[in-house]
Amino acid sequence: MQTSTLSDRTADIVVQACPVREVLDRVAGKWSIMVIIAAADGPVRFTELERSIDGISRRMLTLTLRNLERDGLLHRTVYPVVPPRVDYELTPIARELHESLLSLTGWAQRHRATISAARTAYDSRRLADAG
Amino acid sequence: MQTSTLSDRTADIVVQACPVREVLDRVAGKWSIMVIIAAADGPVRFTELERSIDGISRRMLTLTLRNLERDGLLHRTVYPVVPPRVDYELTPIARELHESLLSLTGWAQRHRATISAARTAYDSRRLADAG
DNA sequence: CCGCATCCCGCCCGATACTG
DNA sequence: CAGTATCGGGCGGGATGCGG
Repeated sequence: MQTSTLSDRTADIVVQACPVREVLDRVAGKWSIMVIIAAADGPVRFTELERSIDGISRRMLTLTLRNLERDGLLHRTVYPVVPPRVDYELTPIARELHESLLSLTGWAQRHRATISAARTAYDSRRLADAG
Repeated sequence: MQTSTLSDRTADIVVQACPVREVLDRVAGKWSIMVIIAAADGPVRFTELERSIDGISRRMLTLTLRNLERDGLLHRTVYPVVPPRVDYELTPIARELHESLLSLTGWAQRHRATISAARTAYDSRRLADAG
């Protein structure tokens, strides 16, 4: 087990840093946002998350879930049955976050093409300057 | 100069990945969001950014500015004077992003204490289980 | 089905020194 | 003032294997 959790350096060391980053770092991991989105529609099981989030490893899913649970964004329910059944549900505070994320994803989808084009244009410019 | 820019692995390699992450990764760097917020009130000079963003190094400020410019989020203006004067301004698309970020920062500030408490509670629980 | 432990690589980013 | 070049550490995260 890694001794440090995802991105807690800033929050733990620089106490008087911008509170925005302090909290955003908790969600800045590669998979956190995807998990929150995937769990937004209701309780989901571990395997469901694993299948719905493309490319995530079992290890990273576990770590991400633990961190989100630790921050009070996910509620974990274990059913004492065989085979084991565990499901995860967004807490009210996480549902609020999901609303904010919708604003971001909307922006992302609206400007996806524009940004991509800007990158291409910038790169060919740089290439022209060099050549 | 590093050959690769901030967080372009996902976008460049896994093309058919979630468009949300593809774009969010462009803003997921440690300093990108801070720069966007710091530049939101109007054109700012390099040194102004350097002073207003606590803890940022000259190198990282430069890299972050270049990447944001590359993605069409910042407009860079160079004035041919001595001493050199350069300022940076959010593009319309970045101003939209800033609006979305306000939603996020609002959430962060509202739930800062709650999240911190949740962490502490979770950690002392884990500690009790171990001891 | 759900999860933890270990190994290891690659990139982010900080420190430092140098330029027009 | 506004950058650029180089070096190196540290951590995120992927691959793999084991346990309840």
